[in-house]
Amino acid sequence: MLRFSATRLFLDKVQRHTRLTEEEITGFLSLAGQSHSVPADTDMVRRGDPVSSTCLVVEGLLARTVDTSSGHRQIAAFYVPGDMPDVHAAMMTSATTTLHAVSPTRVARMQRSDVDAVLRKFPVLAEALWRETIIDSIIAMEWTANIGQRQAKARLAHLFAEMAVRLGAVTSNSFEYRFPATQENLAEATGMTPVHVNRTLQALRAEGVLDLNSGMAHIRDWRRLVEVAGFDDGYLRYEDPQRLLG
Amino acid sequence: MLRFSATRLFLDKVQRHTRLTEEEITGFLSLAGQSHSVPADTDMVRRGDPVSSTCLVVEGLLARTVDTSSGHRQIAAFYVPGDMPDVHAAMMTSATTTLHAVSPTRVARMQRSDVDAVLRKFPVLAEALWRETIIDSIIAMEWTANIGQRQAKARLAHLFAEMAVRLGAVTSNSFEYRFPATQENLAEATGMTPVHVNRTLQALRAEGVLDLNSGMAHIRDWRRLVEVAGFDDGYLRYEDPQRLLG
DNA sequence: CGCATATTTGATAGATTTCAATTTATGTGG
DNA sequence: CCACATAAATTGAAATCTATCAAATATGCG
Repeated sequence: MLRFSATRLFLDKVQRHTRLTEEEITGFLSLAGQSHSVPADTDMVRRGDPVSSTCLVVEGLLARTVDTSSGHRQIAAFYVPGDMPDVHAAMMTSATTTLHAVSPTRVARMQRSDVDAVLRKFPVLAEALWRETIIDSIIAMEWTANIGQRQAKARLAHLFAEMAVRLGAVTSNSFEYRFPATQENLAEATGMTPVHVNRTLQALRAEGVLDLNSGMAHIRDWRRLVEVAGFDDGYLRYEDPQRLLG
Repeated sequence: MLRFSATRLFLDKVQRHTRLTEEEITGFLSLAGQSHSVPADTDMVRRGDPVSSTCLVVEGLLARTVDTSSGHRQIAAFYVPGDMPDVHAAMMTSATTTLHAVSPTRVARMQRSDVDAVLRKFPVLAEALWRETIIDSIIAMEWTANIGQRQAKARLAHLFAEMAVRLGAVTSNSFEYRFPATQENLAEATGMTPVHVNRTLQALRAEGVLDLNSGMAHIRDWRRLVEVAGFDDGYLRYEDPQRLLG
């Protein structure tokens, strides 16, 4: 049933940008197969690997990583329950980037052959997944801006703000959400040093903005967080369900 | 005829990942309308604007920009002749990000209503454009890694290497290509200061790696450039034309 | 020729990294 | 439930890289 609720999360998100019929929803629900667990700190797929399935995150935290020839690693995206981390796989035969399990993670696999069949039958589902990749890419560009233009404190703050919104955790000015990333992971995601992440996090905690502890992000003052981050959630909001193909 | 050759460039690129029939190619060719010129240093579309058309770059240089609340601007992608800078517009009703003409640019517009009709008629074209957005997003993630992990010299070098490959300009160890960006633009694209771009460019020139002059990038030593940049063109290569839908 | 834009330079301040060590958590087997 | 092993978080001091500010040259264009 956890697998089911993750699928529901995904469909709710999708329906913010794409209008679906009951039939299409049922078609999509038929795809999510057995849920499968991936140990922490392992690559689920590596760039270049042939892929014959895609998946949906049920629990845990995945990261899309890009390795640099000098041995450094950049996290280019995080994926949380209800995300399809690898919609690319629906259209590409080999993995475009590496997917890494940051914490113990459960994913529901979807066979590409099944996906193809459903997309052929319901072209609007293809349209929906296409929009998901577009949104994923907009988020990636926002990350580029975050890393390129903001300095340490704002950069970290922005990441926490984005995750809060994507998880639908923003309920009041003070709240918390599960975010099982280590400070080293945050460093890889923000292009900072673990040491500097540590110090910056301490500053944010001292200022009563936020706090990260044993996998839990505690947002102590959302308004201040938004301000420190220079955060504008516009790039995450889609409230106009379309239907162009099919 | 220039408009035509840009469309050809695009189709050649597309056919590296998606197999198209003559009929589909003809269908796509019918889309590119009147070519239209955009003055240098103007926003062609701004984030949030309603969009009813997409376009193909015929000549010049476009940038996708993300503005930060503190007034800074990040260039998240460059688009050159033969690119569709805004495939997003085929699926989204309002502009997902701002498109800015870096130099005087000519684009061929394509009406969304026409695009929709052609995509409905030839689903494989939708598949092709979908792949284009995927590749765009992979490039964006590579930029994230570039900005997050590399230091100034490698960062600039990587940008020049990418543009060289995307333009198909790499013919031997020494070559040149048109790249009408100012040092300030490079700064916005790499998350550096214009002053630091200037100094880094001087270093690259002094080392006989490359040189940028009046809109021309002169690559003096490609092998060294690749080495300095830590450049691996894997994320730009697609040599296995697919056809899954339609 | 002369304005406007782009590039270049110098000197200084500041942010972030680096390196190495220490402390604190976390998990596991006995 | 403690003891140990391992991973994660924390600290300090110094080295680097990059930003900042302000001014001087170039360069292109009408």
